[in-house]
Amino acid sequence: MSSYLDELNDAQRAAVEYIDGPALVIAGAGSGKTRVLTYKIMHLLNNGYKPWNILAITFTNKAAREMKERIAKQIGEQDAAQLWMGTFHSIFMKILRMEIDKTDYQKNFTIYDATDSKNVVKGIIKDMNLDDKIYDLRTVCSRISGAKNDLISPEQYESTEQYADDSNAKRYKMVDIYRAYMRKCQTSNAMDFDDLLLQTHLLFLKHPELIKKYSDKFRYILVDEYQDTNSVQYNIVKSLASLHHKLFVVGDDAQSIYAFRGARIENILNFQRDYKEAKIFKLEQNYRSTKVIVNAANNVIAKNARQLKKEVFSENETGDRIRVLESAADIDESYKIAADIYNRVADGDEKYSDFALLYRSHSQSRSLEESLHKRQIPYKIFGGLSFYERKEIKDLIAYMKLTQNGNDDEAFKRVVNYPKRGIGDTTMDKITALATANNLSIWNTVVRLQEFDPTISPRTINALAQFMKMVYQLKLFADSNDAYKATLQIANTSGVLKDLEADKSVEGQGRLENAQELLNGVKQFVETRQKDGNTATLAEYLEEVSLMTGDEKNEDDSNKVSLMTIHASKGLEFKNVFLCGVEEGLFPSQKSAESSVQLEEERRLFYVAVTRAQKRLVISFARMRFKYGQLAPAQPSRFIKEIDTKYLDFGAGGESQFEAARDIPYAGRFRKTFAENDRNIAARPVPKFGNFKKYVPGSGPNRAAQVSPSDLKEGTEIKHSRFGRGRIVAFEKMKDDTKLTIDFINVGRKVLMQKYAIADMQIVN
DNA sequence: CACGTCACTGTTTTT
DNA sequence: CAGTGACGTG
Repeated sequence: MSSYLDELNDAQRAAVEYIDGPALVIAGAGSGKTRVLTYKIMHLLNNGYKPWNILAITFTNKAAREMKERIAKQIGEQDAAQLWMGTFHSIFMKILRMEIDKTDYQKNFTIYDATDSKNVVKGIIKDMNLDDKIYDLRTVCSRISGAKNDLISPEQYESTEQYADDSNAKRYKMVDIYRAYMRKCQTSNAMDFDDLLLQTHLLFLKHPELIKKYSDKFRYILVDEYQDTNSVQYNIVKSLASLHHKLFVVGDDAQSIYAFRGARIENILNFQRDYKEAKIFKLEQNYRSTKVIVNAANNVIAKNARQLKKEVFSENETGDRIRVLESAADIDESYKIAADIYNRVADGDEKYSDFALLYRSHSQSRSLEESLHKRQIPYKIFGGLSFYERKEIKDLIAYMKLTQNGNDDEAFKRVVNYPKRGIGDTTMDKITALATANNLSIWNTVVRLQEFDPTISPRTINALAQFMKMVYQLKLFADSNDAYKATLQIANTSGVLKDLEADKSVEGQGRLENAQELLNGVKQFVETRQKDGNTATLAEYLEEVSLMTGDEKNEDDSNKVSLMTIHASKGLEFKNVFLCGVEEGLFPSQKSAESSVQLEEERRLFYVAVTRAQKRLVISFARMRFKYGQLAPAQPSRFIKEIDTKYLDFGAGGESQFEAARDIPYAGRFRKTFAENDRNIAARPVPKFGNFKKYVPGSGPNRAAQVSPSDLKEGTEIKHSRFGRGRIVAFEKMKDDTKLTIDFINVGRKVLMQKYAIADMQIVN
């Protein structure tokens, strides 16, 4: 009996041991999913599978790396390195490079990130003389991306719902833009993120013998976070599993939060339909969180209509109630949170690394960051403007890309005049137009520039020639040196380093430091690869870095508070979690509150957030929030109300917080008060919220009993969660609903439909 | 061609 | 408030 199986509970063990056919593991939050995946792979290896016959797809590079490390500990690094483990994007890139001669690309293709894609589209809209108000960049980009992920070619696009919608918005040229975009990427020999998936799909479509080859090779396929797969991914996985039917997918429909990116929750909901002989395993015991947290999360997710049945439970301690924290304004929120962390750590109860601050959108990080900074609390922010998105880094990487792929137009345009070489916008606009007209890359257009346009001045031609000669020489250098030497050469020869050094301002020095950090990163890359006996070329470095998302740099896991979006927190856990800015319009976001499908996704996101906490959760909202440069009033999120109040601790103010918003003092005053607070901050320690109230089953203030329609009649006094107290003055029965006219004390007379309003009302006796 | 100023406008989430 | 784009001047 192998020892690792003893470390699993019955459901986990069953999932690990079943290796006869397709299987779906529905893994509730905190139910040991990663453990199952890791042990499953070990189990496969123990049962005769060879590492190179196993394909394991994870959602992030980080997840892949961590799993690989865990497995390496058991089976040794050499065998672990043979596993095909990585994200869809990285695995497919590997396959594409191996089979490159069967595609329309060349081996040295580069990757366009989101900014590059946006710029390409922007150029096309400009080229085609289209109105950029109608052809909103974000919309156009997301349409193209959506089409690619749904396997809709430009030819098929006209018959889609999106196209109908585009036509309504007078976007008649979407198909042409889409087609032009594809062509541009092609002439640039560049693939965007979606292409890595789409081109793999097209490759298999065109070369069925490759499906055979890879489906034979991958004897066992594992896919993590299956609920977040999109159509392309789904289809490719299906092809790859077509031969052996050994497909093991793990996921949790309740945690599907990437529909905006094309993820189709149906893929997991319909798994059994796709694979009739599939076995289903449910991991329902949560090992992460207290009972209160798990039960509260269940309360919320129960509101979603579409989901697979499962009952997540915890056998951990009951735990403290969830603290609902109200603040007057967002700055107060940050202040209180920082103060609470400060005090708890000062008391010696906790470490900084035990805390995470989660938020719906990146913009919320700033005020939190400031408050932490003022208290000198160490923190790290995940995501956001990642290291690789900084200008100075993108510039250097553009040079690196250009040496590998001179046809990379976006890289070319980015650095052709940085540092200044006297090649301005006018020149580049001309060249770009010529490139488009001749269906050539910019590089190849410049080569024949005199032929295309004899009016261009010799001085400009010379400047371009100098630039391209330099790039070519850098390419030759890179071809015969390792990535570090190449990057150093690039940074020096291009003049980027000199330009950065010239700027003596504080920000300028910061940029220089960043550039040096990049160089260090490359150096590290080279050393690690060479230590393992591998080559470390610039091309190899770029492959790795182009799919990296910034926060995956080896963060020192030292004692710091973590700040991140809820999306970024998926898969992680923290002893103490603050969920910040839980307000209507922010969470759920304005947009998603409009449709029930999107609202359900927001609710799942809330579920993910709540289930990150192991011991203690604070759900925080403010009455005023800084938005678009000014303070705007805010209301607590509906999601808070979806949690049974017996799991909630409202602090001294009690549940009254959910009554109509009180008078808010004029916004300007907040800022002043806060400036004072800042001055006194060290002198005036804020008490922590106090010990959280314990939840004792069967006790506590339960939410008032649901109001039933028969309780309502003319004259009934009610309390509405949003409008406060009021009296029903008219009661009019209609076909399938009742119209209530209510005089509210604070907000005056309102007419509400009973069907919708009743959930928000209580009877006042 | 480079650089500064000014008005506008908009926010989810990411491989 | 910030990031972007348009416009005018050396």
